[in-house]
Amino acid sequence: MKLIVTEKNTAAKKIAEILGAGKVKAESYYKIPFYVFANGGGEEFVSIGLKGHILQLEYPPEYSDWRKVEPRELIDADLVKSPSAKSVVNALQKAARQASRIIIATDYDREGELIGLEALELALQANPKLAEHVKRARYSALTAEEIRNAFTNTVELSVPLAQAGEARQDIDLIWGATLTRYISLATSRLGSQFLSVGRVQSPTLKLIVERELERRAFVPVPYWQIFADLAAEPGPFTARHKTERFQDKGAAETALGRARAAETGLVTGVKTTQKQLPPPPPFNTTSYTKAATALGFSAARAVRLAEDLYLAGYISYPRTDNTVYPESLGLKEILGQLSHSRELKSHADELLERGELKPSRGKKQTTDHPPIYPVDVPKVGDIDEAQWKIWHLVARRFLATLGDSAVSETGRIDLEIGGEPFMLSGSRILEEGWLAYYPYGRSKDDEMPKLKQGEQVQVVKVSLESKETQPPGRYGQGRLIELMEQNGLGTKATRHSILQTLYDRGYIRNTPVEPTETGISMIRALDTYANLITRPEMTARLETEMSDIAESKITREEVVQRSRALLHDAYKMMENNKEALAGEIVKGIQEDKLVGACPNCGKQLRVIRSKRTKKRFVGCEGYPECSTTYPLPQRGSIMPTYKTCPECGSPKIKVLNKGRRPWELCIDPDCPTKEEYKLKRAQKEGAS
DNA sequence: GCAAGGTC
Repeated sequence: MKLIVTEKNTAAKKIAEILGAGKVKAESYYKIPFYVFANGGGEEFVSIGLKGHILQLEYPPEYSDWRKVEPRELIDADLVKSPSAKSVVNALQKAARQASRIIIATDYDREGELIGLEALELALQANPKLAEHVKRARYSALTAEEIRNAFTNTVELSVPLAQAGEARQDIDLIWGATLTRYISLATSRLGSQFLSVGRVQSPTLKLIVERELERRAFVPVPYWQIFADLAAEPGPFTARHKTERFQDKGAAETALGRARAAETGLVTGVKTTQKQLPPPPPFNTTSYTKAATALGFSAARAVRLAEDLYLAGYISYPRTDNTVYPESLGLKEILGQLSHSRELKSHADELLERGELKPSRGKKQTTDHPPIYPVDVPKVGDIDEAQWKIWHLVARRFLATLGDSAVSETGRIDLEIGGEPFMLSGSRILEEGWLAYYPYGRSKDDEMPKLKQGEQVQVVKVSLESKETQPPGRYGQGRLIELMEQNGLGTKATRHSILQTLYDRGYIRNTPVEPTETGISMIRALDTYANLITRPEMTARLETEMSDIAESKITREEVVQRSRALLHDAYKMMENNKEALAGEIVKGIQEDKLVGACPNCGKQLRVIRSKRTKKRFVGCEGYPECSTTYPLPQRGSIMPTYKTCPECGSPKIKVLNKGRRPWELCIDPDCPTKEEYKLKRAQKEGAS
């Protein structure tokens, strides 16, 4: 029997269907499915899917007590790999014992090579005779053509490529564990409150912190704008003074006076230009997530919804970097599927009638998986409303990538009013092209007045508006994921979970994303004493080194050893400045505990944990002079809102519980706003 | 109770 090992179940199943020409028997070991089939020549095959990585890198048990081990020891300690998905390992080894050959068919990327090597080592443990009969099949799409090709032209597993992945694993754990423990111990944040540090999470946090500091440093500058309401066909319209921002109020008022003195304006120029809007590139994970968050979904929800649709068979694999459809992908077949959709049939049919399809191409062409495309049309009732929205987004994006360029017309009219220059502009779509399939984010046409050069228009009103320049906005989750990609941070499969980690650690909150004081002080401290870990360059450098390992220019051990030396330097630096470093972070943590002013004495109220009862409550900093205290909910994380309750004057807080809506309340339990809640609770208790 | 990377 020949054993085929894939990275995931869906791939194992699909490969069996393609190579087994439909005659496939599904079985399982320890609830792990595998597929038995024979090829044309009567050879027996088994294909089995892993669940991604099945081994976990960790420190040996003697390092597990944080208090008893100096973090420095972690830098040079041995690392061990242990099975993380036991039933998969058992199923794989059971199948391997019966096999005479093994074909590694994990994903066609670096992690895929490593997952393949891990699986191979486990298989050889169970059946050493397989060592002479190992092949690697590389495919970048689960299409019949590509799969048949990959299995007739198998190659060797690239051990150096897999070792590049191992170097990444080593470096991530060594740096992450050493710094996480060092910072947590130095600030006495142990147990569930620990403070984490990592090659990806820390530079990502820094992006968020830097934006917040820019906002704080921003000084708004006043400016003035002049608008003129004019009467013309087809309706009244508004022109703006050509000086977009008057920095000087006096100058603005002079221009205003001159324009107000005029009863009519003169059209001095009319210009229109046409612009081609090319169709958007196919969706990869990042562009999909950005588009889905623009519809109002959080990044985590967007990823989850795509995963649901993929597992239900409605869209293709959602974790991909690729933005170019592979040749083997049957675009017409996909359109044929879409013509079963009531809403999309007319669009799909229109494209199907064309002789040749010319799909758009993005900048990234990779071998991991095809871009995201619709696979099947869900029936009403099969999926919920959110999934429905996401499916349509994916399906419409697919149609858009096959559409023609849209053509827009941009118009500009110049006017003179009382000797002052005014202008207005607008644009409209002349030819819809792909926009007919993909209406998301489309701006409305601005209707331009029908005016000719030399024409006079009636001035109805001229007004002055005073405004202020605005600080740069906070990042939304979709934007952050895009920024991470641009900075080379994380991967398509991990970026959203990195953000989740930052939320879980209390480094960031809300959306758009803002850092907490703990997050800000953490970055300040790391930037000062261990700045390598806060910089995207660490990842960039690792990427080059991984390429060198893959090309056998350098060994995995050399790269890891060099990285250890750098970490020793950083460690010394931290150790020499331990008090300042810890002080900085503790200051931030303390600031996050402040919830607002005490209504009795005006000093700060803060969250305190009772040493005796271990319960938390709000107490006044003026204690013992002021003994104001309030009880707190014991579950969820407490966030200040910097608002006070209009009824009782006590500060309002927000309580965040997993899976629940944030709960905003004032901290005074006797506040009149609580009456209704108390009544309800009393009724509930009375009833039960 | 450490990271980041897979996948469910």
